[in-house]
Amino acid sequence: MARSALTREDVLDTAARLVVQHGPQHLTMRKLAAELGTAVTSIYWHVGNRESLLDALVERTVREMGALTPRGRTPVERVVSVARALRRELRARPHLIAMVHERGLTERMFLPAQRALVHEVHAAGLRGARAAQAVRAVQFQVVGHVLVERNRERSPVQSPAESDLWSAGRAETLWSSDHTEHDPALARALARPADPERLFVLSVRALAGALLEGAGSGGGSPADRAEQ
Amino acid sequence: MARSALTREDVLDTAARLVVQHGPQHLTMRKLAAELGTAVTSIYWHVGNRESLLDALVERTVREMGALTPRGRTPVERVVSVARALRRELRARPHLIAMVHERGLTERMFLPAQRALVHEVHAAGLRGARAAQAVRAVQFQVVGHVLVERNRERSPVQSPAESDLWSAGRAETLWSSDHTEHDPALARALARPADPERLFVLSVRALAGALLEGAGSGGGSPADRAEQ
DNA sequence: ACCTGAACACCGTTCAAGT
DNA sequence: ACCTGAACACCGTTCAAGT
Repeated sequence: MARSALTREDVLDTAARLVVQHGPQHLTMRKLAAELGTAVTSIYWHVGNRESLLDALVERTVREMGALTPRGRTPVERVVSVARALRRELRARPHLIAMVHERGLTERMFLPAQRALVHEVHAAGLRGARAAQAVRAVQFQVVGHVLVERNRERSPVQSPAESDLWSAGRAETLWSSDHTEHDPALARALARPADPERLFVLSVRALAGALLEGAGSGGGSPADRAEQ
Repeated sequence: MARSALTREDVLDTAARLVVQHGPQHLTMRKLAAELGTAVTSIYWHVGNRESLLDALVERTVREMGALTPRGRTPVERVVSVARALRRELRARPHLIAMVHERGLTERMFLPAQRALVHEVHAAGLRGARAAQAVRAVQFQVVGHVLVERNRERSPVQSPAESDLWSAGRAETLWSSDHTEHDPALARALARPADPERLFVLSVRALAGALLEGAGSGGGSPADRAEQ
């Protein structure tokens, strides 16, 4: 990997690789320099300092978050498809996405998807402030879900785990201290790990359905998708 | 603040105060020792190392996240009230909550609220797996929304800001490259900063309404709260 | 315009030694 | 059982000096 001259792009590429592999906390200027085969201080000439190096990586990630093509017959289904596509993209780059989040740029990264959502909400007959509200609600919903989901995955062995707290033995105590209802099937369901993909689609569909129903035209009747 | 002997509680208290004030990145073992008036190494005797000190603070935060008392006449309204109470609690301790999030313990912190949600979903007539799904959907919704919201607040001046991208001048370009619809009111609404509290309540009510409707008993008819 | 090594002011952590 | 200072192996960053 002989290089004639170090460029800013070289620095960003190598830094991005290290971050994707090991996370930002393991990216040190000295390791990066070693990887690039230069003096530590050369990096400073190209990118300023560590913080603006990370900023540049984030900037790049935001820019690369591609456009989305909605699929499906109804606006609600197309909203769901946008949501799923976005979820997939976000989940492919966990470390970088976390950095985008820390820098408060999640919303900006979301702009292409926002445009797609505007189109669908419009097609469902919503206009003006109500349309904007629906778009934002779905946007918050999707981004939020992905953040919570990531959180769950990084979660260490929880002590006591959710499943323990809701499992047969202790459930009795917890319930009776609180209310008296009994629902072993519910307790079992909450004791199992959630299926995030399924929960995600269910939630987005429910929310989008509720927000888009009763709009002027083009969305089909809410009853069409009430049960399934 | 003369102290006879340094205790683990002293260390945790002071560390918590520093973290709440300035965030975890500014908590160094040396500063903490100076604040406590001891040698750095004494801290190690009491808490092991920096990482387990932070873990202990997180553990404490999770434990202190109190029980919630739902208010409202319908299950949906009581779910909304739980959601609002939780949002308020989470927003009161941003740094600590971020640490809980980083350690994947958000869900555990959410357990008291989860129990309240189970009660309401049950009261609405949902049972078993479907009840569990509804609880989890709302849970993800609330936690996710708070995370996104925090993210937005920490957001630096965005360049280009969302409001620019959706403002009059550029909107034309963006729209026409994409679709041909025109909706100046929508563009204006998206250009304004979101009202998070309002959006939050709207979203939770829509989601809870959709998930709890058509259940066996106790929730009132969905039509009761369809329009308002 | 680009690169370098030396130096500075920090870190977290270990350890042998004290009481 | 608790506390200490010295020392180690790291950091990010600055700066004067090179080409």
